[in-house]
Amino acid sequence: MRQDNRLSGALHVLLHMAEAGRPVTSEALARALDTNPVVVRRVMGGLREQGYVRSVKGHGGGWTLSCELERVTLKDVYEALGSPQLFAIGNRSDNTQCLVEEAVNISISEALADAEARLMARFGEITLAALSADFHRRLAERGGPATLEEIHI
Amino acid sequence: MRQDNRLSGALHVLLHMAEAGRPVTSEALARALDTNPVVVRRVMGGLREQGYVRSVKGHGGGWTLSCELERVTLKDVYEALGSPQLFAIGNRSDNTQCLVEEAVNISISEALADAEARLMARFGEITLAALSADFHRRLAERGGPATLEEIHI
DNA sequence: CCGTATCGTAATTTATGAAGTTACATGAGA
DNA sequence: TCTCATGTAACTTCATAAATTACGATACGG
Repeated sequence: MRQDNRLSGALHVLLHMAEAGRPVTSEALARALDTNPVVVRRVMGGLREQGYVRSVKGHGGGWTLSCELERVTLKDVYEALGSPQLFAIGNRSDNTQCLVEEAVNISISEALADAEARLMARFGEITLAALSADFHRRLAERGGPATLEEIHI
Repeated sequence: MRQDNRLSGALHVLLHMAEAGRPVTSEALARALDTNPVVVRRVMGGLREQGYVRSVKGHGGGWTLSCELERVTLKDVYEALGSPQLFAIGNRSDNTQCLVEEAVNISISEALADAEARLMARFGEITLAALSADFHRRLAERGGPATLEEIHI
């Protein structure tokens, strides 16, 4: 089953924007993600609605962060994307009069809901600042200072 | 994203077989699932390989359980199906030289792995016997004795 | 004001994999 | 031998994220 990569892409973009410190165009972000500017704009739309980023048209325009990295978690980003479907498995049908299926559905649904709650709790604990710090840690370990080229901006 | 319903379907079929107490044809099982006999055979293939069910061709043939309901968990069934992809979300790319993406990927992957472990633990605790008991509880609550028609066999 | 850079978005195409379907071979009982 | 079943390959359908195309709107620089 094909995967939904929007969360991964959005986080990647947000961290790149944090490094840039100035407006970054969809074009440049798309290059970092190896994708298309339209895909970037689509993904960023939800983040803009939640006030996490701003976009400016025209010369010198592009995307800038408008939030504090400490205050935004992976859960916030996930929800800004519209809380995409999390699981690739699910119940065969949800309105059933078959009691066997009812028993099966409930047990699967409860287990999935539990796993989802756990995942959201984890996502809620990870801030963009933590991700950024992790990135800088890796950068330091690998040696050498960051250049704009190194982070593809 | 479209869902994978094989686990739900397999469990449904197994419980119906447990009620029947005699070989049930793919045709009959497909009717209970409102699907196609070929789909049933495909799903059941993995269960047969693990020895949870047997199939017999020809007159009076069909599928029968060959395991004790107490000894088989949802996890066993899930794994017999080939451990289908669990999450609909994932990392954009797994081989990256971008440290930003690396940091993002690891944090998402760890959270997903944690949720998956939790889900598998839950699945490992639920036996087919428990599902069957739950079904019979619902049947009793709804009143009236079970007939073969009621459970679509 | 004009030209260009940039976002906004609708419409279309592509890609993927489960589900559904068709077709036919194989095997087992009556 | 005939019919009932499974076994399986091949093909079609379906849903949806991603990718692409196209065009409109806006903002800055000259």
